[in-house]
Amino acid sequence: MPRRDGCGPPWFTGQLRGCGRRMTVARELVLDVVSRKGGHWSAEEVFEAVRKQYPRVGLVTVYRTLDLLAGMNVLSRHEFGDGRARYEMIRGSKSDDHHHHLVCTSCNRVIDYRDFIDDEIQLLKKTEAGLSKKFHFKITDHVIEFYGLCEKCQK
Amino acid sequence: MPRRDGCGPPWFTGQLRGCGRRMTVARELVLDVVSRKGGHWSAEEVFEAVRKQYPRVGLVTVYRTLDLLAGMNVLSRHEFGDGRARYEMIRGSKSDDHHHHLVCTSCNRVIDYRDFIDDEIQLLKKTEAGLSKKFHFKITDHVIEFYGLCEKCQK
DNA sequence: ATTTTTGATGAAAACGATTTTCAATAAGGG
DNA sequence: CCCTTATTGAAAATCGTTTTCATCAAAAAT
Repeated sequence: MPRRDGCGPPWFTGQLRGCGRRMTVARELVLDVVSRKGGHWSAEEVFEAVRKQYPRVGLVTVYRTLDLLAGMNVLSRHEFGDGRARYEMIRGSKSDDHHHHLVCTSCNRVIDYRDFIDDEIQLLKKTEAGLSKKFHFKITDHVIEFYGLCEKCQK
Repeated sequence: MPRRDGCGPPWFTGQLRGCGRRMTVARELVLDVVSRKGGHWSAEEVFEAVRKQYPRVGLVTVYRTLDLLAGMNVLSRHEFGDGRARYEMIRGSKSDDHHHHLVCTSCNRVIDYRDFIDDEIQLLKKTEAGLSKKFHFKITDHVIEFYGLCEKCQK
C-alpha cells in the first residue's frame, strides 16, 4: 500500500494510535467519503466511491473499516430493512447528534430529522418509565422511524 | 403429502381457495404453531416446531408459507436486527392490532405492548404532519421500538 | 537507515438467512 | 377417478457479511 505522509485528519490518526491501531490510506478514504458527502452509506456504496480514487481497495477492507469506525463511535451503523446495513457520520458527540429517520420504501433514501425530536424525546421518557415498570425491562435505546414515499417517488 | 379432510380453519381454507391456492398440511401446521402459541417466530423456530408433528416438512416450505401468510395479512413480518425475520399473528384487523415492541438485546425476546400507545399515536400524528410538510414525504408507516434487557437478562 | 514486530490488507473461502430451480407429488375441480 | 396445476423437498444459487491466511506495510526497535 502506497504511503502518504500526514494522511487523514490528525484527531482520527491520534485516536487510532491511542488504541494501538494504524492510519492507512483505505481508512482515510472511507472516512473521507462518508464524512464529506454525508448521508447513509452501505458498504457497497462506500466501496464504489473509494474504488474510484484507489482501485486496489477490497470490499472486505471497507467492511472492516466501517466496523472499526462504528466501534470508535465515529460512524453509527443502522439497518433500515432493505437487507443491508448503512453507516452515517456522527457529528459531535453521539448524544448531541441524536435524531430520527424518515425512510423511503421505494428508493431507500434516508432523511434525518432533528426538528420534531424534543416532543418525541419527552414522550419517550414517559413511555419508557411505564414500560420499565410494567415489564421490568431495562431500556437502553430506542428507534423511531417513519416509512413512506419521498418527494421524487410519489410521482 | 398425506391428505387430511377438512384440515385448517375454514376461514383460511376459504381465503386460500378464493385466490386459487390450496390448503395443505404444511400450511395448516405453520399457521397453527404461530397462532396457537403466539409471540414472534423466526422461520427456523417454526420449522423446528412443525417438524415435531410432521417430520418430512422442509425449511423451504416454511419460508414460503410464512411469506404467503404475511402477504395475506394473516401474519406480520418484522426484522428486529438480529439478522432474521420474525413473524407474528395479526389478531383482528391489521389496524386494530397496532402495537409497538420491546426487544431484549441479550436473548432477543420480543414483548408487545399496547398500553402506552394512545399518547404515542397522538404525538406521531403531529410529527407526521410536520415531517410530511417539511420533507414533502408521504408517510405510510412507522416503527417504534425500545431496546434493552428483559427481566431475566438483567441478572 | 535498517531491521523487526505486528497490525492491515486482498483474495478466496466460509457463513447464515433466504430464495430459486426443478423434478416429483398431491389438492381439488371436472 | 382423472387431470390440471399448485405445492413440495432437495440441492443449488444468492446476497450481505465475516473469516482465514499468506502477504504487505506502519510504527517500533535497533
